[in-house]
Amino acid sequence: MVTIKDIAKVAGVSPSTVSRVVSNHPRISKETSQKVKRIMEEMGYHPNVMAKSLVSKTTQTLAIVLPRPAEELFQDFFFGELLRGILAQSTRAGYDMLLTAATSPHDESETVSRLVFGRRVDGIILLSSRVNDPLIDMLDKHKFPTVLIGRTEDHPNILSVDNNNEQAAYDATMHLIVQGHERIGFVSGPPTLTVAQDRMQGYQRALRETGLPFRSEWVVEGEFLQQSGYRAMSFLMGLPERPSGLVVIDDVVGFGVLRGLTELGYKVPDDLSLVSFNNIALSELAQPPISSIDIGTYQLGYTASQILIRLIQEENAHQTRMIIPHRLIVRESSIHTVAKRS
Amino acid sequence: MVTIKDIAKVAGVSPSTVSRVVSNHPRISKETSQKVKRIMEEMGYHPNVMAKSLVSKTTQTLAIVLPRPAEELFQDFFFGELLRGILAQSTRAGYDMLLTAATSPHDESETVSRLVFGRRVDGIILLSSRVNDPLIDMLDKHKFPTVLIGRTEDHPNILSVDNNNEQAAYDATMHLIVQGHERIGFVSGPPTLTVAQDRMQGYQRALRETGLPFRSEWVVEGEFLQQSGYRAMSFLMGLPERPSGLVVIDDVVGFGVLRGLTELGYKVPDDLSLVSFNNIALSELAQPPISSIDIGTYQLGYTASQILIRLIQEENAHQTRMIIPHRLIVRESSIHTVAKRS
DNA sequence: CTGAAAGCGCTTACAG
DNA sequence: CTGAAAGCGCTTACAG
Repeated sequence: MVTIKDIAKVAGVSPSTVSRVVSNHPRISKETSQKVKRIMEEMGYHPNVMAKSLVSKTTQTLAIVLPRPAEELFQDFFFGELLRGILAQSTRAGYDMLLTAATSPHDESETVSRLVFGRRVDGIILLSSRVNDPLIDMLDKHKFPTVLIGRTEDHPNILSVDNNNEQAAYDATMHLIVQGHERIGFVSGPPTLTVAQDRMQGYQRALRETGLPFRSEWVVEGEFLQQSGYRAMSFLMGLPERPSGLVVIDDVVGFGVLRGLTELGYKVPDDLSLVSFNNIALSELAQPPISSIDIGTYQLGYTASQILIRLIQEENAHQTRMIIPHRLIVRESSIHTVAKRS
Repeated sequence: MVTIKDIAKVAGVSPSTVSRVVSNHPRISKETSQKVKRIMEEMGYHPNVMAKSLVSKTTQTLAIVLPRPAEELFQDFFFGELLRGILAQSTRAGYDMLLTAATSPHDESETVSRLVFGRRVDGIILLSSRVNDPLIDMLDKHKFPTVLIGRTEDHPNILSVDNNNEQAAYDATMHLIVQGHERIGFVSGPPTLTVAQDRMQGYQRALRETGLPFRSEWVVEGEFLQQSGYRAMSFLMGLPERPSGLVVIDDVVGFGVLRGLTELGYKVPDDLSLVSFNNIALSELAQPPISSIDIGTYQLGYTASQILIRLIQEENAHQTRMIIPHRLIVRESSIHTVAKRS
C-alpha cells in the first residue's frame, strides 16, 4: 500500500503538501503539484478512504434501506428502475451506495443504528413508508439526513419524494369513465400503506365527482402480488352485479387479474377494462398490453438521491416534499381497438 | 458523538480497556466488562466504523459491480432475486454491500480502483462476464478477493459461481425433442457472452445426439430484450421451413417471442412450443405460461457471497468454481394440455 | 487483568 | 507556497 508519506519522501516534500495536492488546494505551486501528481501516478497512489473519512467526518456514502420483508419489494419489478435512478445521481455526485436489508424489525433498527451512529454513512434513503415507523422516528429525532420515497404525515421535517397518488388514481379512474364505464372497481394493496390509501381516495373522488356509485364489494384489498389479482377476480366476477372497469394498484397485480379473467373465460377489454399502476417494462407485453400509470420510477430514485445529497452538503432543505409527475399510458387493456370495434 | 475515551473517563478505566470490552477480549474481568457495557448502553456508544477499519485494515464491506450498461441488467428481472441472495448471506456474515454502477468503461476501472486500492471494500462480486474483461485482469493481477457470477476461461484462479449452462440448454432442447419436435430453433442473446455460447453448445449437442438437423437459419442472435424475441419471430416464421419448437435464451426474450407469435396469428404451444431460461416470477403469468429453466438465481447470489467471504477470512479457496444446479419447470408453452389434446 | 504509548493514513489550523 | 505538529477514534503489542 503506497501512502501519502511514501509519495512525500520520493517527491521531497512534506505529507501535508501531498495531501494538499490531492485535494487541489489552491495555494500550491504549479511545479510542486505537477511533480507530486506525476509521482502519485508512477507509484500508483490511491487515497485511503477510511483515513480520509475519519478526519473529515464524512463518508461520501448513502445507505438504501430496503423494507423489512425484502421479498415483497424485490417482487416489485420497478425496484430495479428505482435503484437505477438512485445510482445514476449518487454516482454523479460522487457518493457510494450501501444496500441494507434487515431481516427482523429489531434487526432493522440495529443495523440502521450501526450505520448512523457508527458514522458509516452520511445519509439514508428509505424505501418503505409504513405508518408509525419507529425507524423514521429515530432518524428524525437525531436529525439524521434522511429521504423517504413515499409519504409520511407524522414527520413534516423528513424529506420525501412521492407521486401525487390521489391524483394518479383519479386520472386512471376518469380514463375508464371517459371510456363509458359506469361500474368501476378497485383492486388495492395492503390498506396500511399510504400509497394504497392515497389511490383509494383518488378513485373515490372520481366516482363522486361524476356521480357514479361506489360499492364496497367492488373494492378488494390484498398484496402487491399477482396472486392477489388472481384471487380478486374469482370474487369480483362472482358478484351478481359486476364492474365493467377496474383500477388495479400495481402492474404485477394486473398480471394476476388478467390471468384470473382469462381462466374464467372473460376477455379484456371487452368484458372488463383495466388500468393499473407503475408501468413496469412487461406491462406492454401482457396479453392484451396493460394500460398503466407511469409514476416516473427512475426520476423518483434520482430525485431522492439528489435532494438528500443537497441536504447533506448545504445543511438546509429547500423543500421537504417533492412530487414526481405521473402520466397515463393507454394500451389495449382499457380501450377497444378500432378493428375490434367495427 | 460519544467515543471510547468518553466511556473510559466515566468508567474510570483506560481507553484500551474499553476497546477490549467492545471486542470481547478474553482477559477482561467480568466486573469491568459489565460496568463498561452498562455505561456504553447508558451513553449510547457506537463504535466508529471508519476508525476501526483504519487500524484493522478490513472494512467488512463487499462491492457489487454492476455491468456497464446497467440498463440491460436491470431489465433482467432476475437481478432482484440475485441481489436478495447476495444480501441474505452477506448480512448474515456481518458484511455490508456497496453497490456500484459505472457509466463508461474508463469510469468502471476508475471506480473499482478507488474501491480496491482505497481499501474501501474487502472483496468484489462481479455480475458481468465479458470475454477479456480488463477489470478481471486487474483484480486477478492484484490478487484482490473477487468472485464472478458467471464463467471465465482466462482466469482459473478467480472464484466463480455459475450454472452448467451447456447442460441446461441440452435439457431444454431434449424436453422439446421428447415432446416429438424434430425442427428446433434457438433464439439466443449477444454471442460474445459466455452464457450464450454455453447454451448454444448444449442446444447443438442435443440435436447431434438425437440425429436431428441443425440449421443456422433457425438460430437468431440478439439482446436480452423482449424486442429481440419479437423480431426473431418475424424472421423465423417467414422461413419456408419453420421450426416447431424453440429454445429461448431468457424469459423476457420469451415474452417478446410470445407477443410476436400472437401478432402473427400463431398459437403456443400448438403452432410452436417454447422453453426459455431463468424462470422469472412472471413466466408463469404469460399467456400461455412459459416453460423455463430455473437457474437457482437466489442460490447463485447466496453462494457467490458465501465463497467470497470464506476466501477473505480464510485466505485460501477450497474450490474456485461452483456450479448451481438448474431444473426445468414445465408449463403450458411446451406441452399440450390433456384437455386441448382431446 | 489493565494501562501507556505508538500507530493506522489522512487533514488542517498555525506558523513562517 | 510549504512544513511540523496535533488529532480524527480506534487497536494492539509491550510491560507490569
